[in-house]
Amino acid sequence: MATGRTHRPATRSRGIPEATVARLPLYLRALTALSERSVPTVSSEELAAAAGVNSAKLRKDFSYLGSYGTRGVGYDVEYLVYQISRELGLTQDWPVVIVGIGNLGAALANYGGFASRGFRVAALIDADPTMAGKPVAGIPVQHTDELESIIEDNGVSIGVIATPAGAAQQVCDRLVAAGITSILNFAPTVLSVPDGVDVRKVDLSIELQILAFHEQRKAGEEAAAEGAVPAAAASRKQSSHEGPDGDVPAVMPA
Amino acid sequence: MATGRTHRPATRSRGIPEATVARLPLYLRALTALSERSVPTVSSEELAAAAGVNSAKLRKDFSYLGSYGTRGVGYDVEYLVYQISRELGLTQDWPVVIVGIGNLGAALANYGGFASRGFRVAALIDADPTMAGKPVAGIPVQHTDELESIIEDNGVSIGVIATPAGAAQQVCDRLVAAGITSILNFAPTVLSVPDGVDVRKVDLSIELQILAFHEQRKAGEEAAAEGAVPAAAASRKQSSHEGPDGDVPAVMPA
DNA sequence: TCATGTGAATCGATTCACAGCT
DNA sequence: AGCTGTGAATCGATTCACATGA
Repeated sequence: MATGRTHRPATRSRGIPEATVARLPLYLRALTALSERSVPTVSSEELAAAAGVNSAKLRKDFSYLGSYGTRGVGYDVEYLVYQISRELGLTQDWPVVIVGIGNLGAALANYGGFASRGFRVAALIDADPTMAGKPVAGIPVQHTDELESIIEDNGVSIGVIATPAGAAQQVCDRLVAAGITSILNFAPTVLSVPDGVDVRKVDLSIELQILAFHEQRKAGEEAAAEGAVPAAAASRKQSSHEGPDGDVPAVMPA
Repeated sequence: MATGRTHRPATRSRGIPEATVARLPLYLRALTALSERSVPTVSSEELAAAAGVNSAKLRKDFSYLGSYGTRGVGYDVEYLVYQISRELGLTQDWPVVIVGIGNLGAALANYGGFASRGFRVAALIDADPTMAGKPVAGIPVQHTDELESIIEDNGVSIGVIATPAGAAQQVCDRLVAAGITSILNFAPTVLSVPDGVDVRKVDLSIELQILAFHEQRKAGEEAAAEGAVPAAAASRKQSSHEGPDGDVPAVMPA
């Protein structure tokens, strides 16, 4: 990721590994569910199962936060909810702006789990002047011209980009210039940002392509496992399309 | 391997690291852009910059696919587009079903970059009977009852879950039972699936929480860096809310 | 001469396995 | 007796640095 990995004084005692940080929200979600069912304590084994990881990893992850468990017993659910929330910075609330109120932007604005956990949609911004004032998810859309003042006035530090690819870098530059230091990018573009600005991307198309890779590999293995039977290789999977080589590259390798 | 491929030492397909697979779509996107501008060749340095990675990593990644470059020159753009497309399984088309046509599901159905690269929305499925027949993105929504027959009839192997969290596992189970072996999950739930089924998740809330973690850390460091100046620590960032400890856990550690 | 391709070194994350505490 | 917390071992991914070949 384009995380500004520059001059960090290193050896910060708050040296929580990135992989661990990425799992904390998962633990938090599982713990919140337990909390709602008034479960008082949970073992690493149970919680790990609920979060979909293995227990050794979970214990190691928690060990970076401190010793919050009780040997022989497990973890106190409420206490852990609080500690993880605090570690993630969810005990304060984070105003967020969404830029690009098309289908996706509107869906994000309507997404409930948003506001629930420390995040608040401070503004919706779109370049289309005919959208200005129109409410989406109960929030009036504002024009891009207002971007800088909105961010300044609301002390926004997290921005969500849901524009078309072509506009993303430009929007990103304006967000950064206006003081945004964390960006969640839904546009299929590589954003370049100065050091100190974090970017995370969510890319449907990339996810599908990764799935397709594995899917293809499964199909190949299945065919290979079919062994002696040469024809009738397809059980159910692909039905359309001819062979995988309908089309040959124009240029051959050197 | 079913591919009637020409040369190629083969047996390599097995060894592509997951981290490399996850970057191939990124390279492909950058290469496609170059291809559209009729750029004939590109160096690892240039392509890496376009994809937002460093060149050593890119070369290593490509080395898993084979030796597709020319020393002293670089990579042939068209040829590489083809090789990566084939490696990712994008030379065939993949029918996809989207289950859960709410705001998000509809946005996904409308997402263009979908169809462009080897994926085709074969069906939209929703549990709400009043939606049945209503077209979204030009495709009529079908009722969940039809799920199994849709998947079977269209040879679908990739499913997208965009339902509320509560319905996700149930939908997942039905998809898997019907023959789906790859799932892209947008619901904030840990799905459990049998071996052989791939799940990837996209979770807005998790991404925001990860950003909040880093954002909080930046704010802390900034305050620390402010050093001697004790008050007036905030430059512009947070403006609302008091300190991070407004609220204390009900339960103390053991 | 130049950029690829790749062993070797490094770094980070996961897993193992058990000591230490309740 | 049982579960956490953590060193040590392992595994995978990244980076380095240079030999290789166009």
